[in-house]
Amino acid sequence: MPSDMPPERPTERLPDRRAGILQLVIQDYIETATPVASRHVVEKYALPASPATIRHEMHALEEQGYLTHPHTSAGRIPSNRGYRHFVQSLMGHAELGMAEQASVRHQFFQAAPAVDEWVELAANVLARSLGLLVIVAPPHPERLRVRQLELIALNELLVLMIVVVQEARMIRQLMPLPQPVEVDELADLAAKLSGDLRGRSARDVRQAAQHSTDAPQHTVEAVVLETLAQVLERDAQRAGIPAIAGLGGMMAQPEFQHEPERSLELIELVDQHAAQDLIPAAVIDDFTMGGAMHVLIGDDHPTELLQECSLVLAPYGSSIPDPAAPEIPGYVGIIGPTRMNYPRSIAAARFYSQLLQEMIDAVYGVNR
Amino acid sequence: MPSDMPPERPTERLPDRRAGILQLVIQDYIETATPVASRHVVEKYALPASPATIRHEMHALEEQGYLTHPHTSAGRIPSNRGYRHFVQSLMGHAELGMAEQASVRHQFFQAAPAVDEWVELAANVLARSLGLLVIVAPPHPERLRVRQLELIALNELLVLMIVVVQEARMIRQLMPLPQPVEVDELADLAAKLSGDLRGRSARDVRQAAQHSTDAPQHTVEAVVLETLAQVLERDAQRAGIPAIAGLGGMMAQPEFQHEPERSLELIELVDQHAAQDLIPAAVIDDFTMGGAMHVLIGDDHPTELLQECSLVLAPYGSSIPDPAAPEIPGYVGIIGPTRMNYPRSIAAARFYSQLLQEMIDAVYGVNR
DNA sequence: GTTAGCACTCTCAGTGGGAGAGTGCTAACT
DNA sequence: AGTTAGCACTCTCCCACTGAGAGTGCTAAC
Repeated sequence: MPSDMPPERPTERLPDRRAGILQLVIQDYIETATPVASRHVVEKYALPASPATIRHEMHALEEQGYLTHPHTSAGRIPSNRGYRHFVQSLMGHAELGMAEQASVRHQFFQAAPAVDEWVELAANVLARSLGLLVIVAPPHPERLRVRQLELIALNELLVLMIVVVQEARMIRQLMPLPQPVEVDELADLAAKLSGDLRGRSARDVRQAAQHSTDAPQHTVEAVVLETLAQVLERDAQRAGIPAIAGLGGMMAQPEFQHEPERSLELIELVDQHAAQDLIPAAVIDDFTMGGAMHVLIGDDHPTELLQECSLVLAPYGSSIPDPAAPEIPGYVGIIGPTRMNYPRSIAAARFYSQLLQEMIDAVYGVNR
Repeated sequence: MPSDMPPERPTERLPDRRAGILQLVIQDYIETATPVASRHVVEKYALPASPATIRHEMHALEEQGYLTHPHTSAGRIPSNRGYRHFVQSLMGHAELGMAEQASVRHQFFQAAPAVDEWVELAANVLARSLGLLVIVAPPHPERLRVRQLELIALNELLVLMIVVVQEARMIRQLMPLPQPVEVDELADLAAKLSGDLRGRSARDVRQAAQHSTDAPQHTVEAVVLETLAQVLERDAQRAGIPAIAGLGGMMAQPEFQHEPERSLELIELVDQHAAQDLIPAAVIDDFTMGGAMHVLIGDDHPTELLQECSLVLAPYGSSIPDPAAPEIPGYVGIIGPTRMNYPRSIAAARFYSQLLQEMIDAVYGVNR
């Protein structure tokens, strides 16, 4: 019932004791996943006050919107607002332990020096260590521009198109032809297009296709241009495909134990690699503008299914940006129940994103 | 209770009517996932007999081990034996519809011409069309042999190792050194090892490392050899990593609705890409020996979790084998509840495995 | 060999009650 | 004014119970 909630006044200042109790309640709930009772918190943390007093404070915290309880005779649960306050003001700054940092670094040096490998590795290791869903995306070029085009006839009606792009990638694409073509003719076409299209992106190619081709649709040239444009778009997309791991740990979290439908929805999103539903586009856009780490709590999230989850997101990318080849930053994303361990998750997201950035700079930065 | 089951006599011949009833029961159960009652089958299929008669036959089928029922007053369910008989003798031969075949072919031609892409695509499309778990593995070389070795110093203590192998792949590996090394020294080492190790596999490299190096452990050469061996093994593994898709559809199957623990186990296997637990090693070995399509039903499966599932497996590989470079075949695997649609699954596994083989031969066969 | 009839068994959904857990409130205490 | 004990009240959770419904197995007649 969000309408009952008092408006959030970010300047509002909690008395020290009340803030302390809020912190204890949140920490305890993060740890135990059960509503925390006044008596429980007094005994566990040996507070110098009686349950009744704590109850009083909890009541006040509830009126201010930091806590709720699921039903009359249950303990308190943090509200989204409570979590937000915890993250912003209460929890302090944490780092991963040195031993863990060293062990993770070691694993990265064991891996093959390719961004895709690192991304995969980061997702797996992080998911295992947190027991949450982890999504790691590589930084990738915003658009690809043609450097060279080759057309190799496999037989009369089947051509292998090879596109070398300026962003240091090579794309191969199998392409059926609308009509048989001579080998020479094909080579000429490739040479011509290679010259015409150097430095052009998918959009340019589309425009060229519409303008230059007189005979519409089915000429060989039209088919080649259309395929080329498609391929450029697709490969720019593909370069940014994120790794997702940790579904097992996530589904083992108590909040999913008794909610088969919600579980199933989430499984389907992951099964379909639907990163666009898991990570809000607005945040990615913000990263591209130079934004920093994000923490989205509860109903901040646009995907309904994830409105009872939180998302910790840390961007990274090559630290030596090339203005001629704009890049969409990569990110380390951690999705968990709103009850997730924020200090640890935030520290981990920060550490892994920095590590990925270091790795990229160390290995790819050298070649520049 | 497998001990109560009569021994399987494969020569046993079912009377026609009884076999027909078995077929109807199995088809109906595959369709509805609810135990099928005598009355139900009579009405639905307009049988020229009364429920009591059918009941009589069902009773006989149960005594022969083809059917069971979950409790006294429930309808009949096929036993594993029943499914096996259905697959072997009752169900006949099915093919995918022409429209579906064409649509799938089209999607494959749209994709980039790389085995990894096809494998990924096959898993996704097939999973979506069946609503089951699909695992597709590419064929891959049994072992990799060194063709050439390069060592590129990134800084004094960090080297990028590049291995070109005879199986037409390139491997890159970042490698920290135990002690600073001059650039020239490194080049000499690379040249020497390149000569010594040409044509050698991971095992050979390991042996070379043990014999040749006098100073144990920490010489640069020892580190390089050890890393090289690791890298060869790892990359041979990685080349065969299968694509897995369809977890969502699988978890939506009714048999998983009320079994959260079993669901969770399966989710974890998939989350960890544990193909070795999903596909029995014995079957893969058999493929390597030239085996054909397999159907494993129920407790045929070595992984306990999957003993209430069935597995349809179709191998494929380049049809032009090269004896100098032995290859582990790829496969199309379909995992579902024992209640899965066998005719369709088997037809699909056959079609996709043949298609993958065609694709590989068409694009890679040309270069030979 | 087939069928109708009927008793029997088992599941499933819904109900009710008792135990337990925690709160909210009030009145007394410091 | 803040803190505390005491107590009534509420809600969940678990368990046992029940009746309806579904299907079978058996028997006796066709």
